[in-house]
Amino acid sequence: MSDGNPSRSGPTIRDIARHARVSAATVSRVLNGHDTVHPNLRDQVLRSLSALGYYPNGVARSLRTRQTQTVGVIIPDILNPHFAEAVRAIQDTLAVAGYTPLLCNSDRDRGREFADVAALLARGVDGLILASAAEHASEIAACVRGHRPVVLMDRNLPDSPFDSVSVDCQTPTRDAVLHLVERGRRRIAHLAGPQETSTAREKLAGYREGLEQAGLPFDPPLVCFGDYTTSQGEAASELLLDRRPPPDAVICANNLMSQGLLRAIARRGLAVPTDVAVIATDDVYWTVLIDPPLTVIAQPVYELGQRAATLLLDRLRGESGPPRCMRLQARLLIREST
Amino acid sequence: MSDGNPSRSGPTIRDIARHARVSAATVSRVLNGHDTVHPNLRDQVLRSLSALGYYPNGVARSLRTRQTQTVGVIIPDILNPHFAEAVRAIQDTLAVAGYTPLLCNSDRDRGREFADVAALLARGVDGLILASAAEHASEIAACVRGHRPVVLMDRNLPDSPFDSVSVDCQTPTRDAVLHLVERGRRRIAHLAGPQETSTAREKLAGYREGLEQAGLPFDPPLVCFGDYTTSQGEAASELLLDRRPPPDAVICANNLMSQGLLRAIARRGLAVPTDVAVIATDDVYWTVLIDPPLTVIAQPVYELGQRAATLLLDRLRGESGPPRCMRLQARLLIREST
DNA sequence: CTGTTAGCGCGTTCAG
DNA sequence: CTGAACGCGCTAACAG
Repeated sequence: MSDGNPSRSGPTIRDIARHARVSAATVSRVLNGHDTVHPNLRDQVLRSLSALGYYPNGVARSLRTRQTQTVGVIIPDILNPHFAEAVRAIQDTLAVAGYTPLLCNSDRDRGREFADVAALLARGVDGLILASAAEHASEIAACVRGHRPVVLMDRNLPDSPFDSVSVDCQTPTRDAVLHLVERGRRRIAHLAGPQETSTAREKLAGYREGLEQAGLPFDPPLVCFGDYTTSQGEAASELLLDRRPPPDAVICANNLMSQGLLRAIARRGLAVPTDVAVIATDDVYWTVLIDPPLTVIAQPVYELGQRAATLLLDRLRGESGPPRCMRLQARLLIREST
Repeated sequence: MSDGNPSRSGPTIRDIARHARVSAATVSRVLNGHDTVHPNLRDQVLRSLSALGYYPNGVARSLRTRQTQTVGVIIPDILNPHFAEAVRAIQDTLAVAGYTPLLCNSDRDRGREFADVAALLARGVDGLILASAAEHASEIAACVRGHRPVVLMDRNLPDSPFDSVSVDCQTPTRDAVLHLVERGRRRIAHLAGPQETSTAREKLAGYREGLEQAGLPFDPPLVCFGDYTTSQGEAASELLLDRRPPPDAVICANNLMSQGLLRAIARRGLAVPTDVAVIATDDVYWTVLIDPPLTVIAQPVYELGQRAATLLLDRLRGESGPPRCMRLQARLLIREST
C-alpha cells in the first residue's frame, strides 16, 4: 500500500509549466491573476490549462496561504427549521465570497460542541459561526485556539469578546402577554425553553415583564420548561394543561415545542382560542395551515444568518475593532389563535 | 502583507520533536499510533504534546495523505425538511467514521450543481453524495474528475455507474390511487413534481398504474406540475381545483407542494375530505397537526441518508465491485384526509 | 516581466 | 527502533 494513489489527481501546476514551456511560478501568476504576465505567455498558459484539464489543488494552496476558505458552523440541530433557514442564509452569503461552511449539530451538548470546535479548527477553518450551547463566552474563548474570528449567532452573551447577532424576542413576548390580556385572558402560561440559552431567558423575561405591566401576578406553576424539542414540548404542555384552574392562554418559546403543545391541546379536545389561546414562535409555514391560523412571534431568521455571515466575512477581510453586538427585531404577528 | 500570519497556528510537529529531544518522524509515529515506538520516548513525546498544546494541522496532513476526511453533499435545498432529515442522517453516519460533509444547495439548477461539484473536488473532498438535478448519470460522470466515489441519493438513474439509494414511491402512489377508489373517489388528480427528477417520474408512473388497475381513464387535465416548491404547488393546485368537474381527490408529490395545496383548498373553503380528499408526501410532523390529520406517503428519509453515507463509506474503505443500487420502501399511511 | 529557490506541516521512505 | 532526507502542490520571496 504505502503512498498508494487514492485517485491520481490530474495534472499539477508543474505539468502545465512544462507543457507551456514556462516556470511553475508563471503558471501560478496567471492562475491568480497576479502581476502583469506577458500576454503571449499568458495565452500559452491558458491553452495548456484547458488542454490538460487542470484544476487547482485547494489543499496545497491552503497549506501555503494558511486559509481554507471554509467556515465552521455549529447549530443545535439542522432539523429545526429555524436553524435550517439560518444555515441557508449563511451558505448563500458565504458563497458569494467563495467560502463554504462546515456544518455540525451539537444537539445542545456543550461537550460535543467543544469537540466539534476543536475538530473544525484542526481542519483549518478560517472562522466560526456558533449558535452555542455555552452559557458564558469564556467557555468558548477557552477552546478557540489560533485567534480565529468567531461570530455568535442567535445568542446574546454578556461581556463577550466576539461579534454577535441575535433577535430581540423579549419585547414581542411582552407584547404577546399584553395582547392576551387585552383579549381578556388572565391565566397566561409560558412554555419556556432551556434557561442555559439566552433566547429562552429573554423570552421568560419578556413574559414576566408583560405580566408586571398588566398588573398580573407571576404564578410559577404557569411556567413549564422544555428543551426546545417537540416531545418535551408536548410533555411540558401536559403539565401546563393539568393546572387547576387551567391556563387560558399559552405562549410558546420555540417552533418545535409549539408542535407538541398543539398535539397536547388536540388530545384533550380543547378548542383554540375558545378554551386556550396559543402564541407560537417562528413564522413557519404550517402555522398558517392550522385551524385557526396561529398568532406567532415572527423572527427574521434568514437575516439572522445573513448578518452572522457578513459579520464574519468582515473579520476575514481583516477588519479589526471592538466586538460588534447586533440586535434584530422580532414582532408579534396576530392571527386567529388569540 | 505578504506571508502575513493569519493566526499563528501554534506548535508544529517539529516543535514537539525539539522539546522531546526526538525527531519529527518519531512524533509522527506516536501521533499515528505507528509501529512500536520505545515506551520511554513515547511518554516523553506525549508529555511534550500536551505541554505545548499541540494539535495537528489537518491541511498539511491532507496534502500528504491525499485525503481530507470530507465529503461533498449536494441537495436541492436544506429548507426542505425532506433533505434536512437526510442531511442529518448523513452527518450522523459520517461523523462516526471521522468524516465531515461539505453541504451545497443546488436549487435544482444543473449548472450550479456542476459548478459546486467542481468546487468541492478542488477542495479535495474524498467522495460525493448527490441528490442530483441531472437527468442522466452521464452528465454527472462528465464532471467528476479524479475517480472520486459518488453516491446518488434519492435518485434512481438507469445505467448509472454510481452507487445509489432511493425510495420506491411508485408502489405506494399506486396504492394511494387504489385506496382512494375504494373510498369512492373517481376524479383523482395528481399534483406532480418536475419530471426531470426520477422521484417525480416514479410517482406519476404509480399514479397511472393505479388508475389503470382501477379501470379508470387517465385524464391529462387532472395532472398539474409544480417544481417541488410551496408557491408553485399552490399555483398548480389552483389549476387543478379549477377543472370542471373538479377533482374529488389529490395526490401530492412532495411535502412542500402539499402546503400549497392545502392553502389553495382552504382559500376556496373546500372541506377535506368531504369535498376533496388529500394525500400528501413525507410524514412531516405538521401533517398530524392539521384537521383532519393527513393521509401521507411516508418515506424512510433518515434511513435514506444513512444508507447513502454507508454506501460511500464502504467505497472510501476501498471496497470495489459493481455499482450497488439500493431501494427503500415508502408506505401509505392512512389517516383522516381520505 | 520571468525563472529559481525555498518552504507551508506532515508522513514515509531509507539507512543506520 | 530511530533519524535524516524527501516530496505532496502551491505561492512568495529573491534575483536576473
